[in-house]
Amino acid sequence: MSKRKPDRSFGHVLREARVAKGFSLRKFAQMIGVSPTYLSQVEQENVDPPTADRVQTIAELLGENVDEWTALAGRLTEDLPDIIRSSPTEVPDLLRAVRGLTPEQLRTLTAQAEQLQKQGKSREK
Amino acid sequence: MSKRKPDRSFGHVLREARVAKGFSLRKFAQMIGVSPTYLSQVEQENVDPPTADRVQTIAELLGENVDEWTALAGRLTEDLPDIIRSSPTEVPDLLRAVRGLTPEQLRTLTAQAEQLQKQGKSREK
DNA sequence: GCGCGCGTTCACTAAACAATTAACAGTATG
DNA sequence: CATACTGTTAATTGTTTAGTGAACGCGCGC
Repeated sequence: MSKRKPDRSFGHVLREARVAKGFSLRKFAQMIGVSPTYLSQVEQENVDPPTADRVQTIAELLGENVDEWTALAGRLTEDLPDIIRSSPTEVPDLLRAVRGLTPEQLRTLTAQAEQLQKQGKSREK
Repeated sequence: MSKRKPDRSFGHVLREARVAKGFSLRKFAQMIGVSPTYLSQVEQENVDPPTADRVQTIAELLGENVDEWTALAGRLTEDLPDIIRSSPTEVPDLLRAVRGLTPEQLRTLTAQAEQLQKQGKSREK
């Protein structure tokens, strides 16, 4: 009947990071432009995490990785959907092909993508 | 300098495809589980496109590409967000790295991802 | 000219989402 | 004890989303 581990959930890591930075709930709420009440509820996970753009400002203010925190919040960083839609079938296919790859493998692939960018640049015009 | 066809919009292509298949509005509405009213409005773009899952059943029923139609609807195919969140920083980094690549380059990358999958498979156990 | 199926228009709504206000209890400081 | 913080709770709010139902006008067959 014991409660699950204080999880690596959005609310939990937010409280940890905020306190570690020495911001009071009220002060930090003001910094990010929400009510103290709401921030309290978010940290306790009584409500869903804020919107992607607010998560972004939170992460920035606390010096945390925006993508990581946005994922913790169950959201998608705002620039990604448009990237996907820019090649509506190829990018989804790529994503499904990379499912399950290790972080290292993903970085390898990212490096290869950057190589392709250079090839493209040199060839155009 | 004639006007481009911007009518590669969701509502427009839906109407075309539906009519091409010989389905009446009422009948097709019933097939996908919405009111004729709503389908009419969607096709005329008086309202936003339906949710991703409904777009998926529509595309399937009409024999169209689900990812492509989902993008047309301004939505994201439902399996993608979880793939992204499975490696919360690496996948977004990869996506930003592939922004602007041509479809061919994207397919090359997808093939490389599949190679990496095989390597992973053979090494585990 | 009656019923039938066609697509359309108007008005409305249930639920979800993102957040607020007001009031509260505990702790520490002067 | 007063006041000034801390975080918490309950109730409620405004907005957006994703639709629905009733009624309308049009043309077709009989």
